[in-house]
Amino acid sequence: MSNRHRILIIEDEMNICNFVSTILETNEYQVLSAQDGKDGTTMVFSHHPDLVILDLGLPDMDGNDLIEKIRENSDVPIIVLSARTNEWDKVKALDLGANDYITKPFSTNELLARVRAALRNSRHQGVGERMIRKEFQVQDMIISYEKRRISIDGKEVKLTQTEYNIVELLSTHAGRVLTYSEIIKKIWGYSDSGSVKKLQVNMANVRKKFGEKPGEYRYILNELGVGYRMNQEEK
Amino acid sequence: MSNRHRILIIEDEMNICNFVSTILETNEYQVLSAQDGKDGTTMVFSHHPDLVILDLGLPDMDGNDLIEKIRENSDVPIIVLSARTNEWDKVKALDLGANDYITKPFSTNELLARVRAALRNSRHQGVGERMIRKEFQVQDMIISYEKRRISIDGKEVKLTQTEYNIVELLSTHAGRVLTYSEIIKKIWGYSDSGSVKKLQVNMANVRKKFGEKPGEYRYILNELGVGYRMNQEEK
DNA sequence: AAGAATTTGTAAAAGACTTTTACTTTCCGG
DNA sequence: CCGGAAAGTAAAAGTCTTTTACAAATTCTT
Repeated sequence: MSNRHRILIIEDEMNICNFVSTILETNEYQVLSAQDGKDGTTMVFSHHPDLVILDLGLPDMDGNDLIEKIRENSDVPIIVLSARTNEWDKVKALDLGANDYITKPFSTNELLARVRAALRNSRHQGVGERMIRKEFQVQDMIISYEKRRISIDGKEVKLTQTEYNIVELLSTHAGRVLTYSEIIKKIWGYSDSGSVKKLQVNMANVRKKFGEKPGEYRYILNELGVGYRMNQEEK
Repeated sequence: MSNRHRILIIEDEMNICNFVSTILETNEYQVLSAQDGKDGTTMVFSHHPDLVILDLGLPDMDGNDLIEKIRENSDVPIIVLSARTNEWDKVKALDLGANDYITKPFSTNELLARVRAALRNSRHQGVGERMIRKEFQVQDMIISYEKRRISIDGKEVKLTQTEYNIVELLSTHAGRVLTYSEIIKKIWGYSDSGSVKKLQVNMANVRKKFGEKPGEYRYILNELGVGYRMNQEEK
């Protein structure tokens, strides 16, 4: 099967690299790997993978510099692997152009879910002819982009313009986290850190209208210190 | 001078036709004329004038049918001449695609102002490459389309989004009247007659912010029963 | 594991904008 | 000049946005 997705892993620790490779190969992905940043960059451009999984803690190069280097010439989706618990690193990687991140240690399901999300999103945002879907669906929620309406279990949920805009934005990147500053920039057109509060209040209002009780959010999930993510699991 | 504007007058009453012709020729326009609707339509397509001045009360054809016929194949600006005091006719003509109207009797200055406005607007909306201006200026008011800001006498006037949208819309068609339904459709996306009230209230608020006193409106003028017009006279 | 610090959640107040209402003023034909 | 229709406008009512103040959850520290 030659139309399998090609995934490049840039990771110096061999046991993690092997772990990831095994999972991906078992799931019909074609896997390439590089052990340092220099080789990794070269392979991105010589092998044009469909997805890059990148460890931020490489010995020879700073992970963020590597992302910038790749982004200068490629839109390939990048998932960042981060051992560090420090949120700031994740946020920076995402704002530099990474598409998602996974914190070590991670589960098989988590890895596969992220990979699927990254590949799906990149298909829908092909350069030039951006594929536009009419609807988004997760669990019992349906978003009609044409009507700008959202229904849960067939019953319409009445959102304000701002609320709808936020939910639509997250849904068009379902499965991947969007940083606070990304969201704020797209919703309000500028980005000051004070706006995070507005976003959180809107989030709370949306969740209440979605009929969700505190502690059991099914649609929009928070990533501490980073941002929000629209769930795409059917569960 | 061959780049003079060519204006076609479709008018059955010879004294009006001659009156208009004389005024226009004196002002360096090239004038063509037709005495009935049939000839008029033919000439629109055979002589491709830059502007059509059309009497609504022709003997052989209903004026509105004539507008529709012209609009099927041409975007030439049309100024309607109407003896009738009935506003409904003007509104219908405008909604069918006429660009402006003049009520008989009219003054030389009024005719020339309308002609200039119609020709100017059509230049800025050339098919395909719509020419976009960065600023609009009339008297001491300046609208910056990039900044979405309006200043009068150098002092910024703070408008709400809706208010700004209305003023911008009128300014991009300065000198010509826009019907209530045209404005409402563009501002609120739908058109129900009840919205005229909302528009009027917004108008009142804008005018107050512009520092205009009742009865001396310099920027936005009302046309009874028809709509609003952004003034373009420097006076 | 308990407590401190940070981050997120949320109710409610405050503020801004929109829409409706009710009334006044202006316009225009007779 | 009068009367009806249309436009103007102040203010009330309603909705949405933003801020505030505090509660709850999460993570870090010890």
